[in-house]
Amino acid sequence: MPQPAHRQRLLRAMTDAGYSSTRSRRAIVDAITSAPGGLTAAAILERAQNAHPSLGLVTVYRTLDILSGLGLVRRIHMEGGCHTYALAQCAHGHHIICERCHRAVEFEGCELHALENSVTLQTGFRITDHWLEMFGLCPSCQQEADEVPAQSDCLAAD
Amino acid sequence: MPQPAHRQRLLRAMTDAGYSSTRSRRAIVDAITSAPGGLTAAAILERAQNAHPSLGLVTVYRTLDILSGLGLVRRIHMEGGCHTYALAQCAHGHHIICERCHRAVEFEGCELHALENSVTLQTGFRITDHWLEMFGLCPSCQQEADEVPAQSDCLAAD
DNA sequence: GTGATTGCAAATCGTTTGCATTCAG
DNA sequence: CTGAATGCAAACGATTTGCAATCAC
Repeated sequence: MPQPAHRQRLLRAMTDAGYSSTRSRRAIVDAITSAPGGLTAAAILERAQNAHPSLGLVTVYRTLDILSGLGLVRRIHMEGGCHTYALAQCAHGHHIICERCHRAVEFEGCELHALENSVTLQTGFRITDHWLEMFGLCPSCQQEADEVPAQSDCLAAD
Repeated sequence: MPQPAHRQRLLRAMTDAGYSSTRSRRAIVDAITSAPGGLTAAAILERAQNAHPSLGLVTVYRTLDILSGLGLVRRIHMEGGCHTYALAQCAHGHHIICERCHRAVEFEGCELHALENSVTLQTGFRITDHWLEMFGLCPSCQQEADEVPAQSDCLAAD
């Protein structure tokens, strides 16, 4: 399920920022906006090559740099020093990642301010930035985990 | 300033877990416990080589695996996919890292539970883990930054 | 047409592995 | 003495860079 609104938004933002709209970039934006969550650079390449077979990994990285520089995509740090890239949807977002299907969902992290105050008191640091990710099981995977993996997975909640 | 209490604690925990106390490991533990905060593997190597010149980077990594496996050292994920390793001091700790001197100080992150509840409500995920790091200026670096280093860039707006 | 963009090959960087040597108990 | 631990060299995977060919405007 592609999300035309997001696709448009990203493409628009890129051209507004002075980047030309190329076939490679369109394919990459399509791959990202049509994914349910975070993708590695390699996964983005694979998906985007459906629309543009000669696309190279290098261009994926370069486009991701642009997109995350513009705040349109967020780089999610995974165990083992590799990354996943997910659409930035809300303002002050962080991601929660499903440990089973790797879906990444954004949530508002403003509650963090209380913690920041507490940390300032505890440590005396002047806080300038933070970095938060959560891990768990998304609703569909919880069901699958509960209703013993019979085989089907008929009722994927969204 | 070495911290004999911590050094003892780590060495003891390693031997208790069945790892022998070797010269390499002692040098590495010394480097970690005498540092004011997080160090990269390369930085640990450099420091430890004072006490043990023929030490190799591989052994640093292997020892860090053991130490973080035992929960004695925490691996801190930095921008650019590399890591820093810091002494784990309190139970449920996360680190706040000084952007200037890279000192890493641990704080209690229990306040996070409120946020976890909120995220559960927002997303329906069953949360199993989280990952939080903060960045800022430590007290000493704030002073140095305020008491303007005399010469340059006097009025950097933040 | 012209500068931006691309993609290949090769370089880089942090980290891990294979294996023969050395060390701790 | 014997298995655990070490360190070198080489492998590895993600990401970046040099450069000539290609594309968007």
